[in-house]
Amino acid sequence: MYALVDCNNFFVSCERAFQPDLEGRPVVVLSNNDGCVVARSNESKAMGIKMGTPYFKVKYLVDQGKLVVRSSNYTLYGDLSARVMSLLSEVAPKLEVYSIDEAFMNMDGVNDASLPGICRDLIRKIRRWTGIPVSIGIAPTKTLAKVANHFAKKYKGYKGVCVIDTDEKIRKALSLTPIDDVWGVGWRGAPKLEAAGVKTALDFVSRPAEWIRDRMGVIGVRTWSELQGIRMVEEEKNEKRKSICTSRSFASNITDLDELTLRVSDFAGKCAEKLRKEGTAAGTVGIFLYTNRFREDLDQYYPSASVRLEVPASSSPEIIGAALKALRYVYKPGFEYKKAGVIVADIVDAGSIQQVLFDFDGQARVRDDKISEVMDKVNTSGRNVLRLATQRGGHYADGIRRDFCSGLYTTSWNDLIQVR
DNA sequence: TCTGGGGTCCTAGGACCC
DNA sequence: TCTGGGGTCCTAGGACCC
Repeated sequence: MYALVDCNNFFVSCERAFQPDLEGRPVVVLSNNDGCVVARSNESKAMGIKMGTPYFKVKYLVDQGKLVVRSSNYTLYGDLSARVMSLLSEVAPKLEVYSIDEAFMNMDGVNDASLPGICRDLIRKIRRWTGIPVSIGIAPTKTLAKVANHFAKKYKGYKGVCVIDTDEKIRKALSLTPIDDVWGVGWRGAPKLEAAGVKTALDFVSRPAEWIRDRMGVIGVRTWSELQGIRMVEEEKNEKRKSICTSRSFASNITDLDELTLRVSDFAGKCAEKLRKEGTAAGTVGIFLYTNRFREDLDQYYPSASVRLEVPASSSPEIIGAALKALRYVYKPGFEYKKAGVIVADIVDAGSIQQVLFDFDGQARVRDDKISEVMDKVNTSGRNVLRLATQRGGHYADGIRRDFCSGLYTTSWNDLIQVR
């Protein structure tokens, strides 16, 4: 069986763990730049606040004292996530961390009858040790475990644990699950299915496989099987990422190439750091720019470009150099840019890089790798203490608006200023 | 005025090969 | 005038997830 553990209203729960007086009150957490709502407490959900609502549309509730708002604090959330996951790994024979707030425990080999008890104990322990409330759905496939998790969250009577383990329970659960709640059916697919008379998950599995295949391709058929208890979603292999992206919206529009150069350099530098941390190197470096799509009064431009490297690289000078080359290629003056990003792809293991036969830049590459190694040793604080001239200095703010940020509860100032 | 960030996988179509 | 059949690889875009 799979047990899907999902943290309830995770970002909100993290804020509450260190500020218990937020318990029972309507709380939302905002995205970067305090842009839009990305997490809601049950109370704020009940008020009708939708996921993704821009902050300016709920600000009046904050002003009236009816809603509490927090800027997102990803360092804190990452830290609490790691604590929760480590408690899970003590119980699960195999653990797949699926996202910051969610993990599949593969409980194959564990007696099915003992699972509910194990999970209830686990919920109590996680709550006591980390302050985070979680719900657990138990079922033979991942997609059904998702369904079970929905029920565990929705109905208090389950006390956080819902098991779907017999054909009868599967049928019952599917009949009560709207099609747009099914894992793998997105907001585009659901209306099409509903129009064809498929309102619930049970309607969905009642259609022939060919019918699903014609409309939703192989992924649809996979979901169709999973909902009937046949495992189709593969075990996650512990592979390295295939692409890495660092992107941000800007607090205000940018028109100037020099300013964009600073931002893109920072994004590219961050990508290079992530590559080195994973022990990988990228064969392609791409960038993209976005103007503000909500500003219908302004001209729109969404360019992207990528540069293929002769030899896969992870050094900051090489990755940044390639990103800036791509930036200069697509940049056009006269547009108000709202967002930019760098994507590195064609990632390979750093230890198995294919060299070129006549490598005239080989020495430069060795030098760049050494420079990066030194930068990593110095930049342990996460700030650009040692940086390329095109990157911004660590003493500048990062340009992200965070008006409602909670404290550094799990990271001390010492962590921030420590330089070895 | 103000609207997030980071991933994976599949598919269709074009370019190219013999 | 007549103009095949079978394959691979790459890419961009779409759809989905959190």
